Amino acid sequence: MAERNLNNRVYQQIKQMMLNYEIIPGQRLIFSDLAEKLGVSRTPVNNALSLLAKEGFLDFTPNQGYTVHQINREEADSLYELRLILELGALDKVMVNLTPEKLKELEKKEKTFRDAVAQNVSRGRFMLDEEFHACIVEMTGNIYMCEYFREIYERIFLRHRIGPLRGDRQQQVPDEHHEIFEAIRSRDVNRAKEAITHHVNAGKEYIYSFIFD
Amino acid sequence: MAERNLNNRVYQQIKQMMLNYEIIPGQRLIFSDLAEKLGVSRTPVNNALSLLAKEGFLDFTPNQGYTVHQINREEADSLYELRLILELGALDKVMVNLTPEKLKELEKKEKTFRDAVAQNVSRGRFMLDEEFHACIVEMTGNIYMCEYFREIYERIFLRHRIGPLRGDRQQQVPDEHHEIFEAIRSRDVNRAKEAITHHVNAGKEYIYSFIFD
DNA sequence: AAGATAAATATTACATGTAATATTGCATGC
DNA sequence: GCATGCAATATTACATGTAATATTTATCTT
Repeated sequence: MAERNLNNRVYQQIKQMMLNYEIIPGQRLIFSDLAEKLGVSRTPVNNALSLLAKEGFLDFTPNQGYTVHQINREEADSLYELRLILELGALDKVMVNLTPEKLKELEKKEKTFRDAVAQNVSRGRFMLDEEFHACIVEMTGNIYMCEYFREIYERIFLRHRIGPLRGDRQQQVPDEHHEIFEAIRSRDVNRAKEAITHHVNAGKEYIYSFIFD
Repeated sequence: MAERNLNNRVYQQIKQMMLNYEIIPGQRLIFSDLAEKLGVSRTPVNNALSLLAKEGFLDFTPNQGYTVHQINREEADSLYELRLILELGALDKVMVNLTPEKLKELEKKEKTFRDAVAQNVSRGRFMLDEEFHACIVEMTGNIYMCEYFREIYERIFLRHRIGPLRGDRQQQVPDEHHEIFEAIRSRDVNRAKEAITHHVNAGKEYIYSFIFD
């Protein structure tokens, strides 16, 4: 993706390292180490780090460099709140713009996610969940809304270890997705809003039980 | 603001140049020219440009550099839509978190803006309008929401020439602000949502009449 | 031994050189 | 006159050197 320039490549690589837990929250990032590891000079590394900091994935202190941002409960709450506002706000327009093609696409994403859960995928599942929800937001036709949604989603989830869904959630999450899909298909805004609110909050409680408690 | 490092200073300076119409939409930005003009090397300039591009103020094409982004109607629509979703979404929580101090602060911002309009301020008025609305969003206590709100607001308004308010709007805009303030003060969510929706849409129509028609 | 101070080291901050790439202008052929 | 190719120029992309700053380590004082 975007192999044309190193800035972008390095940016993606560092993000990938976060996904793979090669670099973890709290850890300090040293330009020269990263540059050497990635086989590039310090310039593109510095540039990529500065973008990642702007997006909130890294913390930056002048003359001290970058550390991987450690999320706390207050921040997670805020980001979840923001995510919900965007996703609910999107729904009104989604219903208006609904086409059979878009619906088909959403259905496909729902299925792909369900399969991943069945196969006990962990990190990949999170990516597919992002795709499912981003697909809903994308149905507004508002690409900026979708961009911001993705960024916020990743700010929440790129920060902690993802394991396979445990216990009841393994069944519940795909079911909740299906309920959201059905609500959208039947153009029932209130039902969809309720379904999404329930889904997001349930997911939040589930995650919090691992992260903060 | 943030004089500690050049990246940040240059970033602010370039934004300021956009505010002052020293650089205008469509214009290509040359590293070396900017570096010379600002009396720094190309490194911090490049870095600042890359951040501004990430925020959507500039367009970037690899090996061709940066141009000042030119907003079109579709994009403006999307950003306005997004802005409204955030601001309306914020209101529910604003009502819960309302304190006399916060209210006092909002009242003050309302007044400051009104005075600026009376004095026919143009660009400064836009900054004060941002402060008024950001103040509302800030009342949620969700700093991330506020950050995103400001970014989106600026993406809309940093892009076109701002003149003094003309005709009826000179009276209307402060009045609409007051109506919003009153609705919040009386904790009437629906009234506040209606007032903000009306205000944002009226402002949008007003702006569009200069920009796109 | 604890704290302060200073030297040594590590790291970032910025500038600049050079290679890669794109753009422009000019000449040439049709 | 118009298109095409090539040279000249401009500009970005990346690497690297050096200065400024922070951090660590060692030394000294009490």
